Amino acid sequence: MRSLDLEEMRCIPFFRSVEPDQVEAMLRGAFLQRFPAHVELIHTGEPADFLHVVVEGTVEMFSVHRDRETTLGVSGPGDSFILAAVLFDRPYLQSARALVASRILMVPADSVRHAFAADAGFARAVAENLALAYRGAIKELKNQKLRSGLERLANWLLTYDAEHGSRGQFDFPFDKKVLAARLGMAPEVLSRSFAALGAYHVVVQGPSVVIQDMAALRKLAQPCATIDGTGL
Amino acid sequence: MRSLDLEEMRCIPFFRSVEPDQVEAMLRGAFLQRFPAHVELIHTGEPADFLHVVVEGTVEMFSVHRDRETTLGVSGPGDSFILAAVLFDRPYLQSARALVASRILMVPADSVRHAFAADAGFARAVAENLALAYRGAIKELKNQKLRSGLERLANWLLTYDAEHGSRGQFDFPFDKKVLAARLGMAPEVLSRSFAALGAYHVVVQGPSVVIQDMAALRKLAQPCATIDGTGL
DNA sequence: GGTTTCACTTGATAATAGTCAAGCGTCGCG
DNA sequence: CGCGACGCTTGACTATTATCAAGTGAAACC
Repeated sequence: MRSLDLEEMRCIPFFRSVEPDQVEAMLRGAFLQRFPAHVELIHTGEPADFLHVVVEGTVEMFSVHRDRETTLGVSGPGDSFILAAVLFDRPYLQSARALVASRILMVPADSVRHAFAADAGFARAVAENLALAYRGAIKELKNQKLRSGLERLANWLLTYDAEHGSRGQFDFPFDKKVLAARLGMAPEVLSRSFAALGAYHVVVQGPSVVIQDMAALRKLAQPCATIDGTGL
Repeated sequence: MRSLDLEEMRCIPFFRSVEPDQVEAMLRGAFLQRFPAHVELIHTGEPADFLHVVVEGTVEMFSVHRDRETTLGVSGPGDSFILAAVLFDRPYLQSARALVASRILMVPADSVRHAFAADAGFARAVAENLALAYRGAIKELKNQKLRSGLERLANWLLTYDAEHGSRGQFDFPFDKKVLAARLGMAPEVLSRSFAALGAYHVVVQGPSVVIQDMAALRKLAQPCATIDGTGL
């Protein structure tokens, strides 16, 4: 890895509150890999050889069973994934693919396990990371089981808007196909859901959305801190 | 707490590989509470004041939103719950109720956080616990999104049978109502699903089940290590 | 410029699951 | 015994979501 990259890696939030020695040790065996869009980074069921951290780009976590596929989450810069599998040397439960061309830091599982055993600060950072991931998964489970597709969409719109300036207006960060998978519905159903949101004064035109009546959408969505809470 | 109980608490798997001092400190402020069946132990959204560990009994984790309720999991002896919320002082994402009369060890959140900060061994045990909980949640999410109700039921039967002697025959450990919630379906649908399993030679009579044709059931269920894997 | 490709939409239909209502059987209790 | 409560089942109906098929429109490519 180039020293310029090394400098960048050291700043990853994940490595904060970790002894410099341990960070160095982990980065020593690590490499920074570029992946083109649509490429599969890891595959469900395989042994966990590397911890992956998204440096740049977007990665979709998904899983396939029989003839069905489902999206389990989307990771962006700073997010690590499959930490749980790497730490305890278990097979991956999820597959990952790059949604756009991405740069991924890959740290050998051994180094991670070694740092976990040697550095209490890192162990605590890992615990915090896992706690957040766990809470995210529980929220996603509640989102799936307690809401209809339309409600999930309404809440996604509100959350995404809130995270991007609350201007009541934005462009989709990825294809609607991907959004449909992310929300756990067929693309056709997403289309119909957008049509249904017309009654709540949500206007979708190509890749752009305008929320004209925030109150109406909020009333439909009924956002809830224990499902949608972000930093929570 | 009585010294007899204290002795029992020290043996909880959760406290293994934790410095005796820290265990003592946590147990000092803790108490052992008995809860009758159906009582709610914790409530979604409330601040996390205590870490709960099931000593005896069964606890259902669930959540309510609008007029819908869903079961997120069932905890038994040795399981702790809401560890993630306690550690980082966040509100509970789930509610918990006792399914049967239960004994619960309640450790003040402060003590847990203190031990986490002071004892690296405990921090690692916590991380392992969280990693398993996270992987469990991901499996549950896949189970929900990738399988139909009938498939979930078929897999539950296979898993439960395997965990209880693989005799192809057992009694339900709780009401079918609860099983329905656990599988994420209405009780009526569970009833119909049992009827549908007749075609696969599964015989349900009152509280007992007999799997007469394991191969047929397995073919329907298509169990999968990355969804159903237990120790995995 | 014309064609192809692909994302998206729309319509028709089917599978899956939830709701409401009625009925059955068991258990506990007066 | 008779009563009621409750867990469970069954039937009829509805809601939600998926699937298949056809069509539109816009960017991409030759």
